[in-house]
Amino acid sequence: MSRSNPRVLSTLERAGGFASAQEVYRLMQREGERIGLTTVYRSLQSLVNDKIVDVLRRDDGEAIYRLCGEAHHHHLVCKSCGDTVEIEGGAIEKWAKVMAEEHGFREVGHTAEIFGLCAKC
Amino acid sequence: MSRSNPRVLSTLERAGGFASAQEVYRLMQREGERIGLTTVYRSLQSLVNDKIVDVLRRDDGEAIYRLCGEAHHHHLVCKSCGDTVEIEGGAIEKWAKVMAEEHGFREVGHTAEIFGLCAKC
DNA sequence: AACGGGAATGAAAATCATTTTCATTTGTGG
DNA sequence: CCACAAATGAAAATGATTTTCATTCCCGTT
Repeated sequence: MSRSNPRVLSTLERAGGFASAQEVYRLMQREGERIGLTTVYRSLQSLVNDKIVDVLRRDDGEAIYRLCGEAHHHHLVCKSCGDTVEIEGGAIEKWAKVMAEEHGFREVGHTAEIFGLCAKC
Repeated sequence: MSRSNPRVLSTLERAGGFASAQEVYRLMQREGERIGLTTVYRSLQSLVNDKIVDVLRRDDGEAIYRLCGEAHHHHLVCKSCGDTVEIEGGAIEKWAKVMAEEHGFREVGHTAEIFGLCAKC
């Protein structure tokens, strides 16, 4: 079993704590790192195993990774121009926790995105 | 744009309301239906557009479809066994509306899912 | 019944993320 | 310096999903 390449983790951190394997890879390429896609995948898997990062799924099925415990935020996305605003989601955290408890769920995480038309569009 | 093939919906119902496109296809084949995989995908997509079925993701990223009971709800999904509970999201509706207004967004929609380990797992 | 046009169909090819294979490189202890 | 295990990555394999495109089906009109 391979161990995680530290540069992958540091790139994920720099990405704002939310990126797919492909995105991490592209980011590293753009920054001149010499690394293979395979290693990126392996490192992310290993980080997930070690519970250092969480894995979620985008609507299109692509896996996205983010640092565990990192203060996470949500997104307000314009469906026309793609402009994105990071928003705070205290209400969601509470809602998720309550709902989970109510149904006996443990180790809960959540996703939440709002989309619409921004002021410009 | 194509409309849904009714046999796809009836097969999904018979499947217990929880199946991937591939599974629906295999099921129909096994039952002697003459249908193409493409049509299964197209029908399911169309059913999702019409909000007649919901689409979720398995841990491996495969999309699973099932009949949608109510109007608008959210999901509490077990990441181990895939068990799903439909939950009410009044708090989310309000949150989404407030956040959108705050940033000048119009025509907003949202997605929100909670995932964790259910009581059994 | 023959015709025409648009919708529906599906086989095959294309796409895309992810995994596997396998040969090569690297690092470390002896 | 050597041997050997771990790490790496290019390329091929996999598997779901989408696209392409030629064919078939349906339906109203002549």
